Amino acid sequence: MPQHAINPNVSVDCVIFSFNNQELEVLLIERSAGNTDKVDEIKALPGNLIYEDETLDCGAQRVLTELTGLENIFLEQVYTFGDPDRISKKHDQDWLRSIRAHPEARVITIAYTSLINKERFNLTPSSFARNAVWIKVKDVPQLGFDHNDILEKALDHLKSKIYTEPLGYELLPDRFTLAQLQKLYEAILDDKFDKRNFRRKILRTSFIVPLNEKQQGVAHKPAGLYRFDKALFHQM
Amino acid sequence: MPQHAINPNVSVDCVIFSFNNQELEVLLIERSAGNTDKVDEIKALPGNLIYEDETLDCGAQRVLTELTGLENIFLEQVYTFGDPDRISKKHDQDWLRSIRAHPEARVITIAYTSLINKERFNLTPSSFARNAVWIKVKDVPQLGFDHNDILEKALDHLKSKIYTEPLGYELLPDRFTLAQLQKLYEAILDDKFDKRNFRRKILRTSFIVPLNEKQQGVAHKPAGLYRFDKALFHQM
DNA sequence: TGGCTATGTGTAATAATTACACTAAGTTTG
DNA sequence: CAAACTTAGTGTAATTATTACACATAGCCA
Repeated sequence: MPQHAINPNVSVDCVIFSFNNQELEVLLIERSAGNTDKVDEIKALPGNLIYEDETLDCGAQRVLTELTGLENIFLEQVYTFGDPDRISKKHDQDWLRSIRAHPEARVITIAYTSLINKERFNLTPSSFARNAVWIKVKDVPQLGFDHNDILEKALDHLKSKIYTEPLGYELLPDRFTLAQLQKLYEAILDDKFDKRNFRRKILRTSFIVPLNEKQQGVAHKPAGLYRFDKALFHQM
Repeated sequence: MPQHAINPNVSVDCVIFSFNNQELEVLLIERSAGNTDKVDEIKALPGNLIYEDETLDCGAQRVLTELTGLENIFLEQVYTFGDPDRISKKHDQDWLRSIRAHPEARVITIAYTSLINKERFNLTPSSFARNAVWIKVKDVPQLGFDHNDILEKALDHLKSKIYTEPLGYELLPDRFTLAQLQKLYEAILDDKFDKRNFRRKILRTSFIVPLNEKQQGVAHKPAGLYRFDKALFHQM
């Protein structure tokens, strides 16, 4: 493997969302630093310093892959965090000393986000990620560094995007019911909608197209399945 | 003046918009590097490296003030640009060599933006800004570095913000006509609106309140003046 | 077969959007 | 000083979007 020069001042962090049919989840790693115990208990967003010769977008891809095994994820930039003290809390410093050449260097971080269907990907944590786990957004604990702020910002970003872009078709199976889609909107916007009005609105767009198939094996009237038609969407 | 350590890898650039009652303008500086001639011809956004011990927001404020004299401008982060080659074009390097300790260091930049009423501020360029000028957005020439991309992104940001926030009251005089406001919306969104519909929509919000005053000395029927009521706005 | 559960559907009232054309007020010009 | 010029200011009808609301239905299960 070739050796890359690391930029000591610039990192990327990835906020990857998924949906378990009820709630939004976010991908976190558990720090593994070798010997000490305490630092291991802290969860964080997958992130790391970039290389001198890669773009920010590529850095985000690479770091995400290295830490979690996720590959070819479409990542979008959200915001940049640069408080001079953002990595100087004691337990963060303790941990950084175990993995970085210049643990005290000031680091600004560029946050990236994506939405994926977790069923489609395997997590294979490595590098300093002892583990990679999906945690319900509502259950996210205190994270390392300023990662709770970063998550917050990514959530805001998600909320504002859902009004203009048909998000969430990456979060759902290829074939989904309108109830699933509604649950997803409700989870992202943290709100409730009227079923009839929601369906009318979705179907009016006409790039959510009905398949001639129904759910199977559910203990109630089976719902019709729909799919997202990308071609139709891009025509508009 | 105290000496500050400079972070060689992180800069900020400011995209400051103003409005001349017809068109959007953006604030650019002309590079001044002392001796050579060629490099002086290039315009750029005001921007520079940050200090190790300041936040990004503060850095943006400081750099803007140092280069243009603008003070206490509310700056908002837009996007971060980090292509490894973004500052390596020949004429950019020539100029950087004249002002930086490490002209070849990789620099990522965080773009900030703001809207101001240029009548309310004086430009007093200094540091390496030989001059600071308002240029119509439509007339912006080829800029240094990737500053045309940055301007583009800031414009997109502006367009998307105008739908949710009552932008542009900072761009207008305290007392303005609805025609001025409409022109501003048209300039930002690069579109035309129907006068009656526009007025109805604006007045429906009810935080644009009529003053009992009219324009004076215009060669046509004078328009009524309005003001933006911040208190009323924040109630919603 | 009766109960359970989530699906799927319609309508009326209200609000928002669009398209469209003429009179009015003040200044300038001849 | 009258006519011409320029921009301000106004209303309506047609269309579309939003909101609020209740009941019959399909398939499973006990």
